[in-house]
Formats: sequence, structure tokens, C-alpha cells
Amino acid sequence: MAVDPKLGIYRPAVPAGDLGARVEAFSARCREHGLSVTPQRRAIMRALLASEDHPRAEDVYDAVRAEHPTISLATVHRTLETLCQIGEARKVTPLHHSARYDGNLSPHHHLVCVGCLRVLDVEAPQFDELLGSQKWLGDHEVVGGSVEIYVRCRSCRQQTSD
Amino acid sequence: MAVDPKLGIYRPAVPAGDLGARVEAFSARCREHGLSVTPQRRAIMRALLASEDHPRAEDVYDAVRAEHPTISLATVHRTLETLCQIGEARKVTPLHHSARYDGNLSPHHHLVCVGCLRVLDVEAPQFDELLGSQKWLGDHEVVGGSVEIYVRCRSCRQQTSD
DNA sequence: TCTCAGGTGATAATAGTTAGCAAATGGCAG
DNA sequence: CTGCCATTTGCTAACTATTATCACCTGAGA
Ligand SMILES: [Mn+2]
Ligand SMILES: [Mn+2]
Ligand SMILES: [Zn+2]
Ligand SMILES: [Zn+2]
Repeated sequence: MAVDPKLGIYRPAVPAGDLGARVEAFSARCREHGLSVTPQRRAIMRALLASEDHPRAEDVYDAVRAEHPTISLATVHRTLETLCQIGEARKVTPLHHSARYDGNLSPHHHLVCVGCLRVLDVEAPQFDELLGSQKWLGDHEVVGGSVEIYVRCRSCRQQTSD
Repeated sequence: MAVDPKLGIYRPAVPAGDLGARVEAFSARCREHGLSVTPQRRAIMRALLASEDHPRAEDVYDAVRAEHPTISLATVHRTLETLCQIGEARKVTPLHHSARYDGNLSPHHHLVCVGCLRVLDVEAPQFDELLGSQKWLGDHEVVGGSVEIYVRCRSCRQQTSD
């Protein structure tokens, strides 16, 4: 999406389709997990899915307040954590700052601009192959992995003398 | 070190040698960067190099206080950030918590236990090859990358029913 | 030895997140 | 359709990690 085509071994990670349907499917999975489907949860999930941008809790809060002016930031934090617990979102925290949340559950990795800390999705099948090629490392059970590629985006390159 | 031998495509990342000499070399590089060599900086660098454990600022603080009882936590934070700026340390922040610092500058990656959040070094030359194989991704200039492999360590596996 | 830019300790301020709790409500038994 | 109650929410205070401020101190060069 925001990434150019000539990526060599990498390729942009494309987010999935219809938003309304995705929120609906989410609601169903909430019930499967024994969680109530509340307007707040729908709204937060919708905002997360709609975002291209790995938003922080506060970003989601701002987005959701348009429709739910009385929602609290604490609820957003709580809900995002809940989403991660039930596998509806993942937490990404590049280079240490506030947590970023990702509604894109397709297997993918991230480009992180070391200047502006923007996070972009990227697929890298060769990495996935390596990551998935071993279920154990000594007595450590492998449960996942992620690759962060640090980059300087065009606009950040222009600002620094270097 | 803390990792078993049968790692397949991975191998443990071994930290370097003599501590006193490393602190001495560090002092020299401080001067090259125009930084004063203070007892606090030496002590913090020594503590970081001595640690096998990707310590938090507070951990370094605790270690250093043995010799420098009056050092302040703020100085430790400041100094660790300075070390990162001049390339004497790197900051690692897996799964979002407080920042972890790493005195091991050899190229390596990390195993992160999703249970206890312990961080272990690991080398993965095949990843490095992939990471290094492209200097540009579209109009993003690649400046680095890192792989985090999420694992469950033996002790964390025992504690959860699953 | 003198000087002072840069470094430090103490402390306050800030940002992000989590905890505690009373009020509200989703989902279900009747 | 109720009415119930375990969950969830909003509000708020607390907490943790980090950064800013500032007066004092000190490493390092003159
Ligand atoms: Mn993503
Ligand atoms: Mn390391
Ligand atoms: Zn940028
Ligand atoms: Zn563990």
C-alpha cells in the first residue's frame, strides 16, 4: 500500500476485505470466547481494522470517540489487551515507545522508520520459512517470531543532514 | 550460553572477552566522541557488559549502586541512552515493557520468552543474509533489522496448564 | 592550578498504563 | 418480554518508566 513495488524478496502485506463483515465475524468470535459483544468492543475493533497505521491506544480512543463520545481511554486500553489475548489483534512495540496495535492478523512483518517511528506492513515469505522451520530451539518451544526492518523513509531522509 | 547446542540454523550468540579491557576501550571511545569519562559512565558500562541479561535501567542501577551508592537512577537512564547514541549499546524492547539494554554489539538476534520475558541472544546467519541482501525497499532506506523469536522456556512451560 | 562545558544528583513533571470501584448493561433463564 | 447477574464500563487514583529542570560538581584542557 504505502510501499513501492520493487521490494525484491519482500512484498507489501495486504490487509483483508470488507469492514462490516469483519466486525460481524469478530462479534461471533467474541461470543465463542464467552465475551459479551458491546458497542464499545465493536467500535474499537472497527477502528483497529480500519486503521492502516498500527495505532496506539490513544489513537483508537480518538477514532472511537467520534461515535462514542463517552468511551473512556481505560476501556480502550483494556479492550485492546483483551483483543490480543483472544488473538484478534497483536501488539507491536518497535524501538520502545507506546504500544502499537495491529488488526492485520495475516502473517507479516514490519518496516519501522527509525526517524518517525511509522510502522508499515511487509511480507517476507523467506523469513517465515526460516522462522517456521524449527519448532524447538534447545529446550525453548518456538511459538512465533517477527522481523523488524529498520528503515529511513523518504521524508525522514530529507530532514537529516547525514 | 543459556541456550542448548542443537539449534539447527541458529546458534548461540557468544559475548566477547575481558571485562576490564572492554571498559578501557570504551573509555577511549568516549573521548573520541568528546564525552567525559566519568566513574559513573564506566560503572554503568561495566555493569551492562557484565550482564548476560539485557538489563533494564533499574537493573543496571541496582548493580551500580553497590560501588556508587549515591548514583541516581536518572543518571543511569541518561547514560544508557547516551551509550545507544554513540553505538556502545542497543535498546531492545520485546513485547512492550520497559526498555532492555544490550551491551553485546555483535550482530545477533533474540529469543524472547513470552512467559517470563527473559531475552536470550541467538545468532542466525541465514536471517542476516536475508536482512543484508537489500539496501532499499522501495524508497525506504534499510538501516538495519532484527529478528525476535518468541519462545516458551522450560520453566514457563511447566507453569501453564495448556 | 584554574576554568568551565558538560555531567551529576535530587526532584518534579510527564506519558503510558493499570487498578479499584460503583454504576450500567449484554445475554440468558424464566 | 421481563428480571437477574456476571461482565463490562466510566471515572478516577495509582503506578511505572522515563524525561526535564536546575543547582552543584568535576573531568580535562589551558
Ligand atoms: Mn502490521
Ligand atoms: Mn542481545
Ligand atoms: Zn520516517
Ligand atoms: Zn520463560
